[in-house]
Amino acid sequence: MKLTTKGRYAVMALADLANFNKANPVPLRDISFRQGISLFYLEQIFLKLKKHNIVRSIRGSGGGYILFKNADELKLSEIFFAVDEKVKTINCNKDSKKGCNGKLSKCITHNLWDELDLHINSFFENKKLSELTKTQNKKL
Amino acid sequence: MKLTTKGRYAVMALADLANFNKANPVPLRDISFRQGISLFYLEQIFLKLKKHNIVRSIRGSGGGYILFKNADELKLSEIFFAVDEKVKTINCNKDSKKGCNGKLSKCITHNLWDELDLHINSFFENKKLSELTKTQNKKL
DNA sequence: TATATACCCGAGTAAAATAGTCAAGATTAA
DNA sequence: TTAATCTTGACTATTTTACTCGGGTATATA
Ligand code: FES
Ligand code: FES
Repeated sequence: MKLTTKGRYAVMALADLANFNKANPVPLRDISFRQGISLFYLEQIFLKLKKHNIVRSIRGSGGGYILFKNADELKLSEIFFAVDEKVKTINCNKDSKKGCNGKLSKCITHNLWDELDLHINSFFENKKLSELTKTQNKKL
Repeated sequence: MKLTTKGRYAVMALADLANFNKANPVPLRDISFRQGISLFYLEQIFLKLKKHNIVRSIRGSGGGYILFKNADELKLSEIFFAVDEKVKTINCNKDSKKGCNGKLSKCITHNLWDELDLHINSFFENKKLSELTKTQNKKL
């Protein structure tokens, strides 16, 4: 059970963005440099973030990205959803009546994983991007 | 962020075991059949469970496995530990002062993932195997 | 208008992790 | 003895991840 780099980097990059977003758009090159993430990889990630209205882009010289919402309104769950980082603890098709491994009914552990799923997702649901930048600012 | 089959199957198999463990050892063939898990794969999993004293084995005809502890004393975290299903949300070496991506200090998101780690692990720490068999028994 | 700085987008690929298989052996009950 | 069962280490196919790359398009500014 681990996080993919896509989810991790998305949050990392957005936290960076939130910190430098005061007025001007932030180019990916800066984020890449500051966070040590490949520029090409960031491009891929930000394309998704843009499609899901997490960020807004400004093209051309002097361009870059800015947050679409305020950092204190942006939930981690939204970010994860945008980059396809999803929690998947159950094995079966949740909507179907059938269980995993082709069984006719749900398996013994189905409810457990369902509960776990809920437990984990509630973390992402309750966490805002701004909670990251605040601890960052405290240090300054 | 998903569960591996090893962790999932281990819990599934042990829940099955707990249900049929009344007096006699349960052979893997039965578990394999009931839960629809490859026998070979189960063998691999139970070897680990045995090494970590989750189950006890009885060889030979009429043999099989029995739980080492009572199901209400066996935490999911112990099971997961035994089969190497570990939660890994941070990217860096937790003990080192260095951060991920070769940075000299911990990254912006480090504390967040650490918190997440704790959040998830507390679920496994508080959940007992018996909580699975109980819901199962209710159905009967 | 030329140029440099950005974002845009689809494809491709290498490495790692996962999931599962297999063969040969050792024990023990019946 | 024989069949059932655990024991062990090695092996392999598949899938997923984590990138990389090439060739665009838009725009500020000199
Ligand atoms: S996880 Fe849903 S049936 Fe097994
Ligand atoms: S996760 Fe620990 S430094 Fe980034």
